[in-house]
Amino acid sequence: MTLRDVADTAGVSISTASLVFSGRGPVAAATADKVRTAAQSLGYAGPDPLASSLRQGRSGTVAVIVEDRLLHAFRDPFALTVLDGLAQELDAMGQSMLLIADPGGEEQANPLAGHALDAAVFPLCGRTDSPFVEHLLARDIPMVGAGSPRDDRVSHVLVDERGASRAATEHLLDLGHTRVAHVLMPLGPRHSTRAVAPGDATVELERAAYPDARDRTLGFLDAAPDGRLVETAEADVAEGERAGRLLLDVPPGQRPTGIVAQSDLLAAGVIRAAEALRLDVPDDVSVVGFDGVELPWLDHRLTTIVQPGEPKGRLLGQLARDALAGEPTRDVPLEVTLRVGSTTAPPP
Amino acid sequence: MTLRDVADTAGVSISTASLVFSGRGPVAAATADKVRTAAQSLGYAGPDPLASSLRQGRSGTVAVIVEDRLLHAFRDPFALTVLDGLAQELDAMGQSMLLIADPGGEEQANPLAGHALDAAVFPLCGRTDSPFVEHLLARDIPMVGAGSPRDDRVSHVLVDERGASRAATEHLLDLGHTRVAHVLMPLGPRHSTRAVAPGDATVELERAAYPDARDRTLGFLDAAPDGRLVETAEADVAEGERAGRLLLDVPPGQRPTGIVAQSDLLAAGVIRAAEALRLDVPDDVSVVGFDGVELPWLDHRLTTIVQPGEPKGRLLGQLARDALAGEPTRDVPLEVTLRVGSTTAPPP
DNA sequence: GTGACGAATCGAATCGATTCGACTGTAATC
DNA sequence: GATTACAGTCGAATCGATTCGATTCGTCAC
Repeated sequence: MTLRDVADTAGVSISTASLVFSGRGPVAAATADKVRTAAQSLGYAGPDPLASSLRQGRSGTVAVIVEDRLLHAFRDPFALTVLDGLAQELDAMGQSMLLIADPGGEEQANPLAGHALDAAVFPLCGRTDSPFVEHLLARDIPMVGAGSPRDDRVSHVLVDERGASRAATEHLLDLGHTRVAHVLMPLGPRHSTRAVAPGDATVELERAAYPDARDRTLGFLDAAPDGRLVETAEADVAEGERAGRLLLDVPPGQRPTGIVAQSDLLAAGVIRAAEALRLDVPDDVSVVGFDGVELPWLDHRLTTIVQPGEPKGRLLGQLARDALAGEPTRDVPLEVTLRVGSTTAPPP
Repeated sequence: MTLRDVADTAGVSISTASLVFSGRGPVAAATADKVRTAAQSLGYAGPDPLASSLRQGRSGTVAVIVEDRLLHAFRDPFALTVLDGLAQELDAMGQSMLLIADPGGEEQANPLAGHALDAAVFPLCGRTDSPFVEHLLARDIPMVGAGSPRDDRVSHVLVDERGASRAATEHLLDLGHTRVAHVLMPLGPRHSTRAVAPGDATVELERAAYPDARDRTLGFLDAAPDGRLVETAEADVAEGERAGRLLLDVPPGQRPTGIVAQSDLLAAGVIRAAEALRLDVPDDVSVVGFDGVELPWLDHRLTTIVQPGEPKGRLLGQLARDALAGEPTRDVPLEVTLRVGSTTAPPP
């Protein structure tokens, strides 16, 4: 079933039939009808997308690259919100998302190599370097990211992670807290949830693979150079709770009175840990999150850095659009704001 | 930058160069090296996927079709688990996922038309009919689903929704409950969370667009024909809580002592509603869920129907593989089991 | 009556690979 | 020494469209 068959049946040339389907050239109404009728009777479902794409040089596909397995990448509601905004924008430009999960292993075949792509988006802040970047550059496919991978030829939507994290921390200090701690998202793959010794912080941060976790930590340390750090194995509730226990299940005198978490999910875990230890939030411990996601199951209005996820996704989509239009690489900022909720209060 | 350029630079024919990249034919080691060196020096990133796909008739792409926006579709951890299993299986067969969200509106262009696809998967149970089915059939693209869309030419992974729901309900009856209620996932689009009048149930179920919600309701009614029904607007915690209030915020004599929810997220919402009303779970109210997902923030071990999500996704992938291999359409069952946790007990 | 113009249509080139069959030269077999 | 076998290479056909430039034909203006 090809355009040729349709054209033959309709008694017109292939070129004319093509014009009917693409709606581009001038075609007499009667001719167009003949072609459509022929297509109908043959059960022709329209021009082959492959052939069409090959000729036109556009595939209508944008790769959306996430690290790790989808299961982990999308467990965070914030990631989903970004993805949703991106989907809306791509949809509006007639592009679809090819979901590529990069499990990190180097040995296997490049899953991008076999796919025709118009652009590639790294919607979540993953590793600073990606094995895909070089390949995409060689194929001259424009790239868009949210802070990583770091490269001049990648457009970015940038959040002042460091400043926001500093602001979150200063909020606690302004309330009078003096013993504050920080719960980190993973700085790189293959860690377990554990306290970071004060002396090791500098080295660990230099080695960090995930720039957002690093920058938020730097922001915390800007405001609270002596604050304690706990790095988690994964930015989810369970690990947040584990980190919370590590910090809070100690004699009251050593216990931090304020905790800044690098994500709302982690903050929720910290709150759970506190409550399991019969500590009141915010009277005994103040907790700050990051992202500003909706957690309907959380019995608190979290004090957090609100990062608008859907707009972020949309900005990523718009950068992709611009890149497709041939515009040069550029970065756009995304504003985030501190929202004071009911999980922070002056120290006991 | 085409294969021709590489071949010219290497001083071989295009066909030989092609053999080097595909690794198919016999090529002398020296020749292969020449070609690879030429490719390297020219910055050639490998054969154009479009041209390659056109010739081979395979695109390496499987459409993954979800209804509604991604944001909603993937909010449920169960959906993510299925997607994860599917991704693993597709990955192993060298296929990537093209994510297509079908917002339901009929007016806009078919987002599938422009894409080369080897197969299409409907991993979540959506509407019984999909506007995409006809198109995919015309293009002769094999389809795989998880209960919908209903069509002989779609392979399915099938769960005995009705039997499982009946079993969940019977568990409550066996414990001695006599006043039981059911919290439904949406039966179709565009509803709001509301009680379904007993007389309307039959009609509503006949009109149901989502077969899994319908079948689970039928299973509940099999065991408890007089049970009360509340249909939610969306299967999430917030709507589950709303439904819970509708059922529980009444005089004690009318209050159900056991509630079967059609998903764990809804069950969690019901539990929240109960606890907000100062009712104890399970001493005052027993709650049963469906899916068996991990909810680390829930302070209960939910009694639920455990539906293995990752295997389900893998089965979907395997059906897709079989369909790609030319095997005929077929259905495979997925076993689910009742897991008794700490949210059910005899009635007060 | 002639020239210009625009609408409608078509033929042929093109997109960039894969692959079949043909051809060459060398090694193994009888 | 003739025959077979096979590794290695290449030319040409093919996948199924889009699109450029040419052609035809009818209409309108002068």
